[in-house]
Amino acid sequence: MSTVTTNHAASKVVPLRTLDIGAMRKFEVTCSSCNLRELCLPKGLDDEDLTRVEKIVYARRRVRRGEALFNAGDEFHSIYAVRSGFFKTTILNEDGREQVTGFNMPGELLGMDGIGAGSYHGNAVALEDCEVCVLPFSLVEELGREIPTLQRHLHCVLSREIVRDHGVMMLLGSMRAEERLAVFLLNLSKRFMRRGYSPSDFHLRMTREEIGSYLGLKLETVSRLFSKFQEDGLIEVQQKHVRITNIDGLEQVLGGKH
Amino acid sequence: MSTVTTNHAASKVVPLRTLDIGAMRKFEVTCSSCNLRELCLPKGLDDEDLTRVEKIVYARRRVRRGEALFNAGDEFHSIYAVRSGFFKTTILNEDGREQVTGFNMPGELLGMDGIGAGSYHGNAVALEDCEVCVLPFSLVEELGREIPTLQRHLHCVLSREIVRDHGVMMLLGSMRAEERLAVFLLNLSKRFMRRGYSPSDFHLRMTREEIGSYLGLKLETVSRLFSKFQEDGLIEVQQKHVRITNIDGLEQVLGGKH
DNA sequence: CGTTGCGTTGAATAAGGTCAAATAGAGTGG
DNA sequence: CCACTCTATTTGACCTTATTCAACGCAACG
Repeated sequence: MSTVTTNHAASKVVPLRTLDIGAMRKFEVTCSSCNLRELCLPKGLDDEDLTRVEKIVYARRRVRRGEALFNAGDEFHSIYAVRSGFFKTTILNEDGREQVTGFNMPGELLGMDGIGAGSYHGNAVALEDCEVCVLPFSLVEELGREIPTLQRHLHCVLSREIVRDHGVMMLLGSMRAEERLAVFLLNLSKRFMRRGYSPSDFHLRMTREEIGSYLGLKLETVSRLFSKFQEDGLIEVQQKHVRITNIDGLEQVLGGKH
Repeated sequence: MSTVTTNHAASKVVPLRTLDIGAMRKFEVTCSSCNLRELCLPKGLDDEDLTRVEKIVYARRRVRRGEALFNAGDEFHSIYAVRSGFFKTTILNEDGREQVTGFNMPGELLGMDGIGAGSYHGNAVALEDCEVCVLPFSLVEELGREIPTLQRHLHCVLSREIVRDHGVMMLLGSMRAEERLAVFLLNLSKRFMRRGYSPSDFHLRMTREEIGSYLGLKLETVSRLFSKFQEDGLIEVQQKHVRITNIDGLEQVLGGKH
């Protein structure tokens, strides 16, 4: 149980279109100039359509470390694109147990669990100071009707979220603890690489407990496994800093023994 | 490992519009007259829009017990609405382990995992003789652009699939074996009730091994738990037939002890 | 009426959880 | 800058839960 504040009012909402911002600032926030474009919602759009999509990104929002971008039950209006920083998404069941359902990095979308019920199903909490693009979902749908490429890509994003979740089910349902952590590290590595960061040397933004929750393990088990991987020469780990020294070895942890 | 045949060619595809079918038969297959309408894709549409949606349900397909509706890697064209029968969806990882990701009953949609990659990510196998409505996805998207209610409902369905998957993550990640089986039985019960079947007396279409895979347990554990629930007076079970005799008790299994 | 697949049950075992104590960092206020 | 506090992490010892291995029973089916 964390005791972080989740004060919504503390997050600054900056409506871009209403601010008299200079060219530099304006340039900074368009999808066209965003280096995450090809990972994000507007993927594959031509310049003209891109300009139209930019119109629906009506605001940016800062979320400070420990704060919630949204909480379960909040009314659903928007999905969010992570612009910078790192989030975790969680759900809480009736008897108070928390389950981490994912970790989100720049270019990834958040809040799609809210479409179906009209309110968010889970929580999204910043693991470090973050910035997100706010995409009012009714505008996304509206524009989707006009730009089939955008509509299609939205469906792809939703579908891939389902596929990702199935991967987690495989992980939780049929892998041993070692395999789970290996998959987790390899997945992080791949996503960091995709974003131009080192795939072998990174800083974990989440605690052992959060990793454990995500992987269906206790924090002590996660800690022990980190130590074991280090002894086996697969990684070097010091607190939240991880360096993968033997990626093949890490891959061989999978299926090493059913 | 099952040895069921998954011969695609064996499934009969019946293109409705090209058959000279009598009024009775025609009546039988329209969405307007389908008793699953309000559970299915056309939920909430008025009569006029419903007629338009019927046009995209261009075929029915029969899938016999043990056959696959689609397999991982098959090219994605359509999503499917279960009209009758019972499916399981599974994924297979590199080293041959199978994970059951869900069980699908009438009114539920299948194949949404294929949108993102252009090919299905998992397999859908009939657990008894089934019939599905074939919904070519490009037509669904096209019509979605014209009927906002349909577009919105498609998004809801996709989002709810994500929410469902998060529920399974919670189950696999933070519940004990007993709780998992209780959740499973209660969920089945609710879904049967919703469809007008007895919520307390039903026939399991899946084996203990399939239940185990879905719940992240071994088949022996599932069997033992069924016996234990019976000893505790919560259910009566005989092979695949289950009767819930104490639904409150079953609910109290949850959170009975973290 | 034997075969076959599915389900049940028991005994032994292993994997991961629990509890507890020690340590390491990060942040805070003097 | 240092002492203090708080939280996160590591590690050990022990315990519980679910798995593994094995035997047997049951029901369906040719």
